[in-house]
Amino acid sequence: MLDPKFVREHIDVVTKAIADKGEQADLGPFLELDARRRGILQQVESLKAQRNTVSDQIAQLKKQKSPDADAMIAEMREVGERIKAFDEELRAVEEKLSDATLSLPNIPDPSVPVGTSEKENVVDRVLGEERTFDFAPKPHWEIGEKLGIIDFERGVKMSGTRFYVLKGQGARLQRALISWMLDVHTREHGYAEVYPPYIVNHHCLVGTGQLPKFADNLYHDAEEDLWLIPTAEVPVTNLYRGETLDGQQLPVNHVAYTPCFRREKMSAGKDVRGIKRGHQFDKVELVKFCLPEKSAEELDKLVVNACEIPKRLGLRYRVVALCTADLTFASTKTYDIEVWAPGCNEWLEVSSCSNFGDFQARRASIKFKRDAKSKAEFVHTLNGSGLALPRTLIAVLENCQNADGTVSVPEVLKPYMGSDRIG
RNA sequence: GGAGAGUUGGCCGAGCUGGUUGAAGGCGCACGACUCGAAAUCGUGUAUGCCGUGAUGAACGGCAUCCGGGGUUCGAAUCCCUGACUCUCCGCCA
Repeated sequence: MLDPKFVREHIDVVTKAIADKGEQADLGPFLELDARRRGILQQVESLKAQRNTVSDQIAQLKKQKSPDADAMIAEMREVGERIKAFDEELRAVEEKLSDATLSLPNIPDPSVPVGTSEKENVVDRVLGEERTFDFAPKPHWEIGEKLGIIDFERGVKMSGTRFYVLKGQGARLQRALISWMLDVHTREHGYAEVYPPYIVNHHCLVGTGQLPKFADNLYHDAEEDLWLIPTAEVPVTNLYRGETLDGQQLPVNHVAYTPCFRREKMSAGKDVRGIKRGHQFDKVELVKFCLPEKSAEELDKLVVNACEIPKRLGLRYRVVALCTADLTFASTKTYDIEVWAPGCNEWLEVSSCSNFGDFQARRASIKFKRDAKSKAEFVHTLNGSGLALPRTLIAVLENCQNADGTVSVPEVLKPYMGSDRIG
């Protein structure tokens, strides 16, 4: 969330940020509720101050066994009633204010291109060789079905649309990718591996920004009030919720492999073919906690670390700087990494690397101290996929396919696959 | 799932027959003294959030916080209700 003081004093900046992001948020309720809150607070606090001093006097009188306290007690009883009324009003206002505050999007970094749709995203760089084919490359759903490694029908039978089953070498290929990516990030890039819960309480989702606004897109167990994670970003960022980290230890870098669960309400009817968009998918996620002045630099490192994966898989990939309209609610700046899929003939987003500034750290209260004496400050948080599995799988299948319908295993995955080809 | 015990400041740990207890004592930490330096010792200090004044630095005043929420009371860390978590025993299980 944004610093309420900052919002109060920079209404124009926040208004522009909301407009540039194309968000629906309205500053009006926030400003009004904020003013009301402070008004009530002043009244109720002065009453409480009065009650505190008089109660002390009553205590003194009681000690001296003086019976004159009755009038004071009666008076304070009335003050108590007024305090109660104010407190109730205050609670109602604060509840609404909290909602209003949590619904304000983060402010884009000045370096982010202003735009009104994804068409205004800027391709920063295109890397890797494009594979040439002497036959017409097939889309992954054809390759997968023919090889018997992707079973759409049975997935739907068990769980409905947007579910599928990976079988045999298909399941193995996904597992190989996971293991290999974790090894690259832990051994070579210095990220510490984490195995987090896949089901979390609502505080976690408020912390990273999915709640309260995007509840529609999440799976929720109402009985226990627990939520299936839509990304490892949620549990991994919340590892340190409510904690103060040692500034000397920053940056803290984590990598986690988890499944992700999304209802995809917001993308209904989109990408219905193949395994590009499902309700359940796997992902290897990178998460960083760093000093505020280092987060721009850390974002660049994050992108480089994630790019190492398509690079070593021999894929054609590009880095796209998102414009303001395409930034997510919590992000200040985002680079997408996309890989070329010659079968479905499109660039697939396999990673979204974002700098959230102190937006998530404020919501989740993640702080650090530069040293023992200094005051606690909010860390900056960042994350990006490294990478998302189904789309990476798509890219491998489509780019490494052969004319006879088999798929050659990329060099880096051979030790993990135990074979050179699928089919 | 059943029964019981517990949850106090960075940590340990008093208080829990309601009233200078933001909270004893100890440890840790910071600064100072002593020392050539260090240890030991002594002294001082050592939470966070919010509101307000100041005007955005520091300072000062107020409110809140003894797991969370509610209640009783003039007044609650202390009493009552409720939720979460931890521990022990029993049951069950990968």
